Amino acid sequence: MPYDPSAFPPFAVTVDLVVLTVRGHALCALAVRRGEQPYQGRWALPGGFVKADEDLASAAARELNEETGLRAHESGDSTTEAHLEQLATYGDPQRDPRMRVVSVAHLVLAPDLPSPTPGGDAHSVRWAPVDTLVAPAGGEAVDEEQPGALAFDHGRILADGVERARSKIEYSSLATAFCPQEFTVGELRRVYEAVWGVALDPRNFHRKVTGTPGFLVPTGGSTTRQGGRPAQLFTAGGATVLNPPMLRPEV
Amino acid sequence: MPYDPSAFPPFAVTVDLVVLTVRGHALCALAVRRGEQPYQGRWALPGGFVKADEDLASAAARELNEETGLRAHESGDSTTEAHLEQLATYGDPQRDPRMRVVSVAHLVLAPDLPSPTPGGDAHSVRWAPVDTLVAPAGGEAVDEEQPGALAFDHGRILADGVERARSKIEYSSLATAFCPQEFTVGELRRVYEAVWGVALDPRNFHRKVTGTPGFLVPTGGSTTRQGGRPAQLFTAGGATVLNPPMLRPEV
DNA sequence: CTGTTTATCGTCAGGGAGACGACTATCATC
DNA sequence: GATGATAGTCGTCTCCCTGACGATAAACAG
Repeated sequence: MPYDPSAFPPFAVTVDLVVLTVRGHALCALAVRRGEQPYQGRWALPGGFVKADEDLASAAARELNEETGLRAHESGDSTTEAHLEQLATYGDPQRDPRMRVVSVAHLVLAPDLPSPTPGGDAHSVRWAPVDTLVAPAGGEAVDEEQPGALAFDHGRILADGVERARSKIEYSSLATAFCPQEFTVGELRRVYEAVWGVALDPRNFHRKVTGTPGFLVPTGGSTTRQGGRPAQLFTAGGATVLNPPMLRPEV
Repeated sequence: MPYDPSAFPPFAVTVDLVVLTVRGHALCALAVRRGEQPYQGRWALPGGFVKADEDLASAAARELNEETGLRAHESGDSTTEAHLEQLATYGDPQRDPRMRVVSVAHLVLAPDLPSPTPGGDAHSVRWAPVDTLVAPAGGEAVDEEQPGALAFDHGRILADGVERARSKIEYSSLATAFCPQEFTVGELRRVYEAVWGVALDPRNFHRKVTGTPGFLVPTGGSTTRQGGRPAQLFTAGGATVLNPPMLRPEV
């Protein structure tokens, strides 16, 4: 059967990015200010159209690089690297009032960037603590008229991305994606604390991560950048799955 | 800015279904035989185009119902119910030789159906053990010329769906989606054994599932349909997450 | 009645995690 | 230089979960 364009309805396909990092003691997400209708002036997730001959992951990596200068890797290089994975796809017929848009959301976990505002334009791009972006509670229905809320269904997408990150650092070594190339056990612990929003016992955490084979590889160096006694420096080991997992404290 | 159709490339959007069930002692997937080019005569996953005004989950549920008569529920009714969730989205520019198609794959977990061949046409729809459908090994590159292999990138999609199911029954009560409405502990154990491909200790399994609050609710009835001593009947409890999880044996 | 099958209850040892004490090494300040 | 603050690291103790496995119970087939 030859290609019949009338046989299927045309869709626009976009990628949206949930870019997370840990700044200070808070989990933060990248938000861009919309310059046009609809939702003009509102904050939204970065993203854009997938090009005609472009893979989904490539489109996500391209958009990420355009917004932040970060290079993403699913499995590969490591220059200013960030972890990228597909999150989920959102295709409600009403999610964009202009036309039928299906958006393939991706999740990016990045270390804290030196520049407070990546991309240069402080008025249109910022890191915001996720608590201030995600709808207060309730889940399903996001109040679209709430001024602080994200445009479109981006509040839900962000919430899904945050939940993915929270659960994934339980059973994988992905938390290291939030850390610089070399980091200390304490810095890694502060990542867990920021993402989960809990306090962890430093001693038990230390025992757990140093006792898990393949999780951390000591570099031999040490640092005092966090104050106090010098801490050993580590890089991420090859292990990707944590078995048994890191247990998230109840409530 | 007004709607400008020329501003974005048009895509076809489809849903593909990984429908899993446990038959006998094997994990099986639903496969349909392709009646047209490309890949004519080859087995493929069921699926189809998303309609112009249709949600992604609705499209998946519609296709499922058309192929099997099953009703899917993400959170709702329960007549011949099956679990449905979004799996991942596949958008390689070359994945369909005819045109640019982005496919949103969904995962369906269904109890064993009374009819060996749902839909009626034994020549075009069948349950097949997943071992016979998934590419032998190697992961990345599926040999597209292997006659038994699934069409398009469906081998990879199926592998991803199976892996999702295998990991998800660890930490959720989703294994009950493979069971009839009332089931015994032994039947539930055989689900785990089929999905994981391992043998589990009946005594420890019994202790684990009956000791997890909210996992199982006894109905009061019992059955001998598996032979041996009568077994207590249960229905799925409200609990969705298993904490601590069911541990999958190593190797 | 005996063997077979499946279900269910119990016991025991080992490992991991939470709670928490103790010690170490640096810096800031007096 | 002594003192306190901060942060890292090592140990210990107990509890709970799990795996291994013995024992009993209730059906059916011969």
